[in-house]
Amino acid sequence: MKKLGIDFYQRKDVVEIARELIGKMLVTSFNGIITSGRIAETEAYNGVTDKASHAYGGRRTNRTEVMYMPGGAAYVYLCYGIHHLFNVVTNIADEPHAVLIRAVIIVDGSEKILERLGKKILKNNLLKGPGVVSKGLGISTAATGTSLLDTNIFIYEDGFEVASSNIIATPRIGIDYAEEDALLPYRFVLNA
DNA sequence: CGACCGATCGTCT
DNA sequence: GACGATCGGTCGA
Repeated sequence: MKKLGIDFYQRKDVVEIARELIGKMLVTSFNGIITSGRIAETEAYNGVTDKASHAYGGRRTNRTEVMYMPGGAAYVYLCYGIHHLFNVVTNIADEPHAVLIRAVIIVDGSEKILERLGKKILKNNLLKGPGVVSKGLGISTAATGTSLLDTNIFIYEDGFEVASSNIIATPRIGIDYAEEDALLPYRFVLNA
């Protein structure tokens, strides 16, 4: 087990990072309660030139400020007034790249995850959908800006190998407003 | 099944 | 004052 370090997050190619995050382990540890899952779906948001990104055109607001931090921070924001979406900030400071985690396969703490979701049985042992991933792992907007090099939220690799043929690239979800950028194959799905 | 719709509120204009 | 990087329930076939 090897926690991903600053050298992983601060690279320039956010699309490559999004692809490499498939198969890695995402862990949260709040109040001694550990939950984790293997990342099964990601989306890359490619900085100021990406019309789908909150930081498109260099937009800089209170909400998006975290995206301009050095790679290795968590960017969590509220969507539709209900859902807390968890992103990994990448690249160096002032290059606002991020990877949205859209699905994980539950590994540790399934009982706690079910409790957070208010459910008894979880289909496919999968947290599918970015809002549900955050809810199940206990991540909220309060965690935005948290360092992934710390112990509350982090990502590690455990030697689980994913053949590149088992990673499918597709356009991103829910970003029709992004015009031509809506078609970019920046979404990666683990072939189950 | 798939299509549709309502919930709900912080953020930006 | 409008609108989401969504979700889950309901309705009809």
